[in-house]
Amino acid sequence: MGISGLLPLLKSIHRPTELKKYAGETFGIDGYGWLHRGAVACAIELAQGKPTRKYVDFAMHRVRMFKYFGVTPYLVFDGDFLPSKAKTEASRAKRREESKRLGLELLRAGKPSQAYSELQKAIDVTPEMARHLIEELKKADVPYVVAPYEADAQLVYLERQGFINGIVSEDSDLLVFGAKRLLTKMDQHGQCVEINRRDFCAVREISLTGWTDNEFRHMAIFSGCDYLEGVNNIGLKTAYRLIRKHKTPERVVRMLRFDGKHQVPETYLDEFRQAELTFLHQRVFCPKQRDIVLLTEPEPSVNVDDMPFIGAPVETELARAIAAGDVNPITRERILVPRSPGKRRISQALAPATGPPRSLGKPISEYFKDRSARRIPLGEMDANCFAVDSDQNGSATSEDAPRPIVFPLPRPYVEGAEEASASPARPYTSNARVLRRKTEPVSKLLGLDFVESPGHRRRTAGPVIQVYQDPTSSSRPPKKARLCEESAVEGVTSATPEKSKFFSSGKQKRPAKKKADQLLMSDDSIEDVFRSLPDLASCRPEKPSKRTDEITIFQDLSPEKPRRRSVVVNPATESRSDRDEDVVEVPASSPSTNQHGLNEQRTSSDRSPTSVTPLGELLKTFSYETARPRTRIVHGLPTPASSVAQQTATPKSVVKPANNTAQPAMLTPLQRIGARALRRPKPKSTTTSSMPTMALTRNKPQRTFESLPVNPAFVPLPRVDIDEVEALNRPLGSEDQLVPESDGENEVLPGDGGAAVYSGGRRLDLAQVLYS
DNA sequence: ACTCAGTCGTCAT
DNA sequence: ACGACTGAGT
Repeated sequence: MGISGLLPLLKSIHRPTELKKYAGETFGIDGYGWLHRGAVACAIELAQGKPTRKYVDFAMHRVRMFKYFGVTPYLVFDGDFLPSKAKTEASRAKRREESKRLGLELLRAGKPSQAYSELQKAIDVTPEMARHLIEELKKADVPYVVAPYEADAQLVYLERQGFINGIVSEDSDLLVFGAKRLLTKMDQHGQCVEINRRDFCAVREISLTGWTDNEFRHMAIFSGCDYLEGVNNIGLKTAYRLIRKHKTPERVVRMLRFDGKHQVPETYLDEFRQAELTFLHQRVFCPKQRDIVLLTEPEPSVNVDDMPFIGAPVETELARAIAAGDVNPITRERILVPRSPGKRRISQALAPATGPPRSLGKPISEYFKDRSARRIPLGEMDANCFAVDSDQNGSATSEDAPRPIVFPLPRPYVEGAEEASASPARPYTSNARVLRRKTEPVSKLLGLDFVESPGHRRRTAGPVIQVYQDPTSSSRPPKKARLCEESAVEGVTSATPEKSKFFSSGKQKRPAKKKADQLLMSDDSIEDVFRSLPDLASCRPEKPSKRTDEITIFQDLSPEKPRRRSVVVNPATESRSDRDEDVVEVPASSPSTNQHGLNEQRTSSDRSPTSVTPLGELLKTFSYETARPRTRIVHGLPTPASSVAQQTATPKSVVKPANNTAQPAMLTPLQRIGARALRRPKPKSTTTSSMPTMALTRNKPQRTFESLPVNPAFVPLPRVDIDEVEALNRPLGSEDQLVPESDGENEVLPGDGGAAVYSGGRRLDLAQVLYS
């Protein structure tokens, strides 16, 4: 479920785009989402327990699409349920059971269509199904990983560490976890919408300018999230106002209780904290370290043992086996793969259901031997490695020699497998799992006896797979099925409308802007604004101040600068979004490398880079001001991610410059606007003072930046809202036009309607062209 | 204004 | 089921 209403709330920063534009990059994908979609296609078979694997075909089709566009998919599968979600999952499992029963009855009654619709609700994607897909992924050399717990946290970790450049998902929770680049509403043709964290400051519905990840997260949790039900009648907007006004969750709750209204459970604050910690520190698997780590390292003062809700630790060897897809992350039983997953699987599937697993394939140990030799750990591979297509999408190329390639795996367990302690461990059903949390020795996990898993876990579906003993079945949540929606799909035409919407809103937004202003003013935010102003100014030169008008209106320090920045980076490469990131992202994300990179950039580019620097400063400032050191710090430190983008970008550019032709400096239109807004000193009411400040700030940033624990995620600069708002609103129409140079060039049709069109409009055009 | 509950269209076969 | 969208309710 994510955060209901969050995506619509961010609608103003939805950038229509297409997969093609991300050629050369690696995107993390929610594997269960794809599997679920594919499973819908064979809901009846799955419900009947027939051995179908259409869901694999469906997912592989998408994998091929990504490769076709030059984008490397990195599939991430969900692992075990967090203790906090066990209940939810149990109820879902129950519902699925019910739907399945009903669906089968309808089927028997000769009402296929109704049965189908009912059975769709009964779809349960199992680890075994994931395993089938994984077999194909291995063949196609597609990177993947099974998270110890939630894929969302795993995806964000991978993005932060640079294993992936962005995430493809429909889940708004990713933004709460701290995702920087999210592609949603991906359709079959690769059309999608990009939501970039950096654009947050441009959100029209509410002013997130200057908001840190912490505040954003608090807002999301208050409105209700997967880990905690929301309060009374508090939705996102209300939560936004509350946070803006009272700053801390504690004060918000105090206020809520103070004036009756919503009643807040006694335990609410504790639960709130737990939810927050879950978003922050959930366990994930690091492909590089090949071990379990926390999404964000907590401060030393925090005791991980006091946070059972983030999931129990997982022993290294077990974690590796789970990550490779060899062990069911829930039951922790080894998943046996029959044999060639190829297309012929059907036949085999049928037969073997009962048969002894061994007959199907080699002993597991065999597999291990092979693989260990040939496989390279994902973490160590270069993202580009995958770029090459598997060529055989057919996937099933060598069926005869089905040896599954597995990721680097230690084979310890295999040998070590003793008798499994099956009895004790297994009994977790949904609820039980909580108990299981304690890590068990690996040896136990590996049960020797093969049992088939007819479906237990999710009996619903499943093709039969042999698994080592598995007494109990736990059911897994239907992971979000989201992945591809069709919204924009229709092709150009349909897309156009959206876009138009987007823009129109922008243009028309004026009224909105007013609103925004009011909001801003109302709060104490003003103070912040003042402080932040300077920074902002320095930060953004990026946009060239094109419009004469604008210029008059706003003073740009370095008007033209913006572009050059891109040059510095590398124009060619930047074409896509990367460059944007590069410029802006600077912040903390990348750990080691980043800092260096940052410094360099600054020196070299100077002001243009400034944009970067400033951010850092801003962040710092921000953190100080805002205070609540604790959380903030936490975030800041850990976030490494962005660096990747930068790094990758450069190389890429080199490699294939031509590809994107040119998008010179490419900030997203939104970003440009935002930047510009920031930059401008606002004469208006508040900020006369701002101007001066700005100057000051510039210098500071650098040094501070490094030392500070910046909060990476939110790069948005804090800024004066008013200006920003205005800029955003007003300009949209005109501004975009302004941007023109870069856009026009980059984007497809300069001449064409494009000129008049906003950036968004252009995009659409592009899309059309491409597709057509 | 905002939240929330209900409807619709999607998805695939 | 899922989100998007609508309309009712405060």
